[in-house]
Amino acid sequence: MMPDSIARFRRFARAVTAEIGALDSSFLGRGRPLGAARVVNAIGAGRADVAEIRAYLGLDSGLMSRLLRSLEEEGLVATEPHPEDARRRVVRLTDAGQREFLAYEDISDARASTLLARSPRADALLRAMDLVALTLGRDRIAIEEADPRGETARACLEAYYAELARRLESGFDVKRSRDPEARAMVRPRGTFLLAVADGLPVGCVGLKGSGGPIAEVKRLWIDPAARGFGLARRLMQAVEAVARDLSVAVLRLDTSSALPEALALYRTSGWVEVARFNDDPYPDHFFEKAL
Amino acid sequence: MMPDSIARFRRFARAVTAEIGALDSSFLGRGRPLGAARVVNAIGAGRADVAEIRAYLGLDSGLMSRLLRSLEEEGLVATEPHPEDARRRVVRLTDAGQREFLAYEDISDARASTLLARSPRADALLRAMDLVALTLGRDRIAIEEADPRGETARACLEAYYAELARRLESGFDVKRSRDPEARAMVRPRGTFLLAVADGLPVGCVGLKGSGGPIAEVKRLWIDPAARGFGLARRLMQAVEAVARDLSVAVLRLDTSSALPEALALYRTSGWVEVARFNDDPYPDHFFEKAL
DNA sequence: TAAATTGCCTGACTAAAGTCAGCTATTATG
DNA sequence: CATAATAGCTGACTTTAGTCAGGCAATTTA
Repeated sequence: MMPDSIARFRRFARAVTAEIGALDSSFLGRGRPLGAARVVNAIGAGRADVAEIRAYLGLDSGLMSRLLRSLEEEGLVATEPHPEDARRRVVRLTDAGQREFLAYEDISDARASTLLARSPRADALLRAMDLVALTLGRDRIAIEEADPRGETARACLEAYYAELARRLESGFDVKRSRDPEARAMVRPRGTFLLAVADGLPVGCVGLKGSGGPIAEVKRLWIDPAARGFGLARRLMQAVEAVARDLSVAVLRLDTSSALPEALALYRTSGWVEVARFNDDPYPDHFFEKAL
Repeated sequence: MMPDSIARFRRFARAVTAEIGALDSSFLGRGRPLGAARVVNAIGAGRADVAEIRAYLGLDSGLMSRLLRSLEEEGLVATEPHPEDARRRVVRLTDAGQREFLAYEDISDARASTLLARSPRADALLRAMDLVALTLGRDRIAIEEADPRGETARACLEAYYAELARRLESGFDVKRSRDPEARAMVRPRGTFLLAVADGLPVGCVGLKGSGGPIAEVKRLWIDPAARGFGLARRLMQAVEAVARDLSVAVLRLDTSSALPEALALYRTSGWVEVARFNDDPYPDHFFEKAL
């Protein structure tokens, strides 16, 4: 490791602590101690189980309980027993609580946007932040099914097309390629999977089926900031699992020698190179895998 | 601004808060509250004035005083009156305090190196961290004089040469260029200035003098992660101030059209393009400025 | 040189965070 | 079905952080 890499890391930690500490204290100023504000935000972020919130915030059970009581007194949250296990409790925000949560969100958003506006190269800064955030949070990246026509999926596909255009010598035009009909990538014929980090998409893959025994893997893409974590392999494993679930017997895919990482991945995960099986102008390598 | 840029910023803040919060709490576990540990670290980092530490840590005067008393009782610090103003006090670490400080340093270093080791592309991660740290800490970048033969200066010069080699079509070989003798960049003949962010160099510029009325500006370089903050302009202003101080009447410099940012800077800050004044093979533009 | 200011200290206080033992209700287990 | 385990709650407590008024000694200013 470079001799000053630890110094550089620690400079980063210092710079960020100052800024992020301020970000934390911006949760104050609404007449509520930090602990209570953090609970409101955890619930607003979708955490409902008391134990889950406690684990997330690292709180003692007694302290947690007291914070919830004080938020209840304020009329911000309501708790009720868990429907399946009456020992556990679920918390939700009341309307007033929701408003308070949104006020906190506004504070955070405003802070973020001020800091970004100060940056001379906000795009480069964001890419750098993505890389840091994804590296630190790589274990929290989840794979989930999504509608390929949805907004999130379309953003991934746009990024995929843009990258192909950059990397293929001939450029890339979706219309000239065999653009899979979106319905072929929706159950029961196929699927579309997203890799999601903290609510933002960082990768995707499609399974284009016809209802028959052969299906095709399409649109494998990983955000540059999320490369190197084995995410492509995870997506491929997930898409193969769905294919098996849909009783697909043989998977196919086409790819290009302009994408050497993809070629290497297929070759080391059970895919066999076969003869060209379509007349799409872009691919020059074709693979098959029996399930 | 892109619609999801705020979401990306906040994902970064979340990821980093979790990690950095842990970094902070790693200051615990040595039987001492966080406040006291932070004071030990501030002193270990070279802060000696009580008021300075107080300002840095944002502490109330009463609290600060109490923290110092408790550290004195532990035998970690010793305070004495300031030699020039007996109202002020200076603090230093005792031997035991120094040991304790180093123990904290070891904890932080170990943490940094664990996180870096987990990263598949530590170099890219560090560059990203540099960019974030420098953007957040841009107001703390200081310009200071240094010996061009020192380790830090040499690291900057190496980076400068490497960048020239990348950007000049013909490549770059220091030996073929008029490598200024280091002594010509030391007072009283010249100077060498470093831009320093949190102890790490992020830019440099040299003033090569002969003792006569003409001196030359050389080796202007800015770390890619620190570009866009107007640092080059600050360095040039600083080097001009030193030149005036050394009674230089006319400044000269040569540069290359492969460095358009540099050309633009000189053209917008009072430099006048003149005819070639040396036979160095690399430069193709020559400037002069009367002081 | 008297008055104001500065830098740090002390005592008395509050708020917030965190700990711990014991309680109740519910669910799982032999 | 008795017992153990689990989830959350309550009361009593400690620690840490932070605030504020006043005090003292040194220094600056009028």
